[in-house]
Amino acid sequence: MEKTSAPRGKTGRPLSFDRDEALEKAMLTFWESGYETTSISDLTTAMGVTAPSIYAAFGDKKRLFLEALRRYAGNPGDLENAMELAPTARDAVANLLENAARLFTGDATPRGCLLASAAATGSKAAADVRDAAAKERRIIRAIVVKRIEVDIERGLLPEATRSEVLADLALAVTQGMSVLARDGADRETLLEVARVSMEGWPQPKT
Amino acid sequence: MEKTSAPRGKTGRPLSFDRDEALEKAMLTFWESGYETTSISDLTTAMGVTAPSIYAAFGDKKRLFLEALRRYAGNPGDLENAMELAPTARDAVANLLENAARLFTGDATPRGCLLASAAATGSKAAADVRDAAAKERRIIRAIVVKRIEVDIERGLLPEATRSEVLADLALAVTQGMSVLARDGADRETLLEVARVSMEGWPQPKT
DNA sequence: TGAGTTTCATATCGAACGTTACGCATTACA
DNA sequence: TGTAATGCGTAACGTTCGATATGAAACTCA
Repeated sequence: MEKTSAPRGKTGRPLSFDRDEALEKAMLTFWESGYETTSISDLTTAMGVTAPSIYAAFGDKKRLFLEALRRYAGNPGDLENAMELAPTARDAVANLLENAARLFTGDATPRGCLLASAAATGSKAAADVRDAAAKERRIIRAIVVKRIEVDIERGLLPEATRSEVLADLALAVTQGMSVLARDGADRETLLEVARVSMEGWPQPKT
Repeated sequence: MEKTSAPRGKTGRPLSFDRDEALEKAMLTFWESGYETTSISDLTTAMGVTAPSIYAAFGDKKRLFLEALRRYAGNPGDLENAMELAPTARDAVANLLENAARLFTGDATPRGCLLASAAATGSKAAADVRDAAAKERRIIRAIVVKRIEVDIERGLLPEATRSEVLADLALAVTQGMSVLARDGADRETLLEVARVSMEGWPQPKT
């Protein structure tokens, strides 16, 4: 169709689509419609790629979703770094919730959270996919717990601070905001919910 | 098969299954596996009823789910009454969250919340089912908002109390607890999350 | 006991599902 | 320019989906 003069370093016919762009479209489709409830036909339409090409490039539907899931979740190290840079754990979690509120109400993306909705439930055949999503949530939780405990060690939070409870609260509010967003709540609403949800945090030692 | 001497007041062969029991089983199955991701085959197994009998008794899969949804959600008036009976809106919401925490971690039922998970996402063909679940959530939200405003009118909460924000927070925490429960969080964890989530409420005027 | 009514179990319907075989098109390299 | 390698589009695979046609079985009532 069109010629690319750049050498690709391998023989054979070149890919006619951008793998990364196609994965992005797949991610958005799963985000919108869920894992099991998105058909291969939906994906070929959204990605602009025929079924055999999807299978050649990504393996099968499950592996495509897992790759999209990793793309959505991002690198845990990045989240860890961002939270460490915040002056306090409280700021770090506030930022996390605020970013979630904005992400869930973005104009260019589906509403809500892929991690929360795409595999919220499903058949037994997709149990491993739900486990993968749960694992991502567990990773985020562990990072939050760790960040809170850093502040406890630094003396910025009381020794008695329940780091796991606060982390679970943050996770619950995040996943709950996803439902609100899907139900049509606007960005300001979510931001207020995020703010109010943190008032149970112990007052910082001033 | 077996004879029932009790007159049924109508002619024809009697139902060989208890419609209410079958609906209960269907509800539990949808609760566990979601609307679109539960097959008719799954339902026939769980309900102990063949497909034609399901269709005769409930219409089709969609109407069966909607009936199961109503069964799960219960009568809004009951919730309204229960919340009115609580001494304060804060107590009413605390009870709501506590009941949710217990419901989502019951031994005899699937984990999490049917309202949160069964139609969290899905295909375009099931949009009306998602709307029905959203409508139930909206009903609960309206009841909570109303209860909070009663306390404001009674002078038990400050005039400036953001009733909608507090209601959205309660909804978000509830739906978020559903995810935590599905991820394996135990009852105590959810109860603590529920408790901490309410510390942002304005102090009652003593 | 026979007519009328309703539900039963069996067997299947067409459509959509995830997936792939196959042959042609397009590239790199000798 | 010929050969090997890779991706493409078409067309179809077997399975499962939601939903039903069909005739026997089980009931009420006259």
